Amino acid sequence: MTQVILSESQQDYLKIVLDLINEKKVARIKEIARRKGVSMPSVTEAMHKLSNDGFVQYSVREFVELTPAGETAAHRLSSKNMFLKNFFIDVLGIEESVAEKEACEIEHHLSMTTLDRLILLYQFLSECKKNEQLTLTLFKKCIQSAEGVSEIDPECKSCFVTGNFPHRLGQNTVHTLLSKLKRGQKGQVVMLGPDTELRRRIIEKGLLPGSAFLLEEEGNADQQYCILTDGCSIELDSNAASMIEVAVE
Amino acid sequence: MTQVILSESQQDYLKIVLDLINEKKVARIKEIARRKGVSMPSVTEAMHKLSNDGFVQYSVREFVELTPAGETAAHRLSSKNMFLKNFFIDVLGIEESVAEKEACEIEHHLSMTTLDRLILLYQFLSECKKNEQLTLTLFKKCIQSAEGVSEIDPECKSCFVTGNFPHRLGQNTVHTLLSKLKRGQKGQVVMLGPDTELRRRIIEKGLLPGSAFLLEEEGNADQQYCILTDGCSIELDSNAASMIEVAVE
DNA sequence: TAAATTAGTTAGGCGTGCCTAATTTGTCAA
DNA sequence: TTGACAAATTAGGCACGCCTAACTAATTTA
Repeated sequence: MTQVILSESQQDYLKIVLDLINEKKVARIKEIARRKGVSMPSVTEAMHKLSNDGFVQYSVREFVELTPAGETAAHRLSSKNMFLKNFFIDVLGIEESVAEKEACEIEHHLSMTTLDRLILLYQFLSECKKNEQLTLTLFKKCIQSAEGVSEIDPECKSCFVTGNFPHRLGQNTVHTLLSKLKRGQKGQVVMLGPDTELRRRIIEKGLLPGSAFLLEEEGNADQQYCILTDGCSIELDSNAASMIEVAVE
Repeated sequence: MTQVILSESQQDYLKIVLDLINEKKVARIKEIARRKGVSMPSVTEAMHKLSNDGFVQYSVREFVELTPAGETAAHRLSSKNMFLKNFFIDVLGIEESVAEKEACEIEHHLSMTTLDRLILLYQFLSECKKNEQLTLTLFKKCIQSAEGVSEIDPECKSCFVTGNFPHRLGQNTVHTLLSKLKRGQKGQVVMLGPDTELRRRIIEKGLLPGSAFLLEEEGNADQQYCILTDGCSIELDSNAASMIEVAVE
């Protein structure tokens, strides 16, 4: 048999079947439908296809079982999912239910290489002795400062506007704040400041670390800053502008 | 007009149109088709739809242009893509062409929250003063050791099998190697060792940090270890088994 | 044991996103 | 000014993944 490629939906079915078998010993059409949020006929149809392709064992009106091939595929997906979820929770500090959902959407698209590197990063952040196991703890604090959960550490606050970010302009660049630029200057975003709400508003507009831009219009307390990036005009107020570290040549 | 949700494919079209306009001033059907890897009729059809939904301005046989809504959507996607690509390259050390491809597949599925946290992580790893800017450099070295590019640092090597990983078993756990367990013992994978080839073989089997398992069969130089995880039997040779750190109660 | 309930199936349909083949439009060169 | 060619379109079709409505099979339960 030639290599059959499973669609995302099919992979989801396999994962659900595996989960059900592990949890309840058997996988029923109805329960699969419920978990996947589809109608029963959709499940029947999908099971027939998966059965044809050799991933499940299924005859009409019987329980669904996984073939070895199906088990392998399901398990692979499942463990990817679990790891990603843990990464989101342990490293990125994302809330469990959100992490679960995100992991599920992304798992299909992660290559081996990237997964492997994420695992390395996870292990590194949690363990590296040379780093004195500070890293993850520090990063957690950094998130908390940023979220305003704990008092913002003054050191953390300033940390967003200093340093030597690996941006991609020429060598002879100066780092400054967007709010300090003059009309017509070009630059590249290096960092976004710690205020989460403000930062997310900026991110939402598509201005991220690495974005190249041109300052079209200086602003001030009353006037919006207007910048052109990637063929797109963006307006920012001065609070936002003074929270964006940029590199200019 | 009610909130129109763009499909992945439609988002890709918008991004391509934006890129083309930025690069070549105009977006032609033919070039869009080439970049997206689809036929011209598919593009025509898609442009009509996007035009109906108000994201592009398009009349038959004319250049494609973006409406403000289209520009916003395209730009958002584009900047997400750029950031992800940078993250993959700068942090995970993934090769540019691969990073590009991966970023493109994942960008559609990243929520604001996760994107924001990844940006924080990126900034943190690159900048945090408290961490003495060591982190990213150290991680890069860790990757290189793991890949066998440079000599494996003995300290890095041992770092994979020590420490206090945030696994999810009870409190009273002991860390050891999978190869040291007896048949019937249960545990949870904590870390995978530094040898990249071996590690990837393990990952491929779906055994990742966090996986809970039961040792079904002890192995040795001649005999495979056989472990059950997530309802799935996995065989490992003793090299692999002695590269897996586990937590047991 | 017959009626009622529930699980599962079949049949038919729909939107999306793609395709090929055939046709139309526009442009440039002989 | 008229072919020749390239670009774009129209027409018709296909696979996928989902749906509802109507039916059948199996199991309760009165």
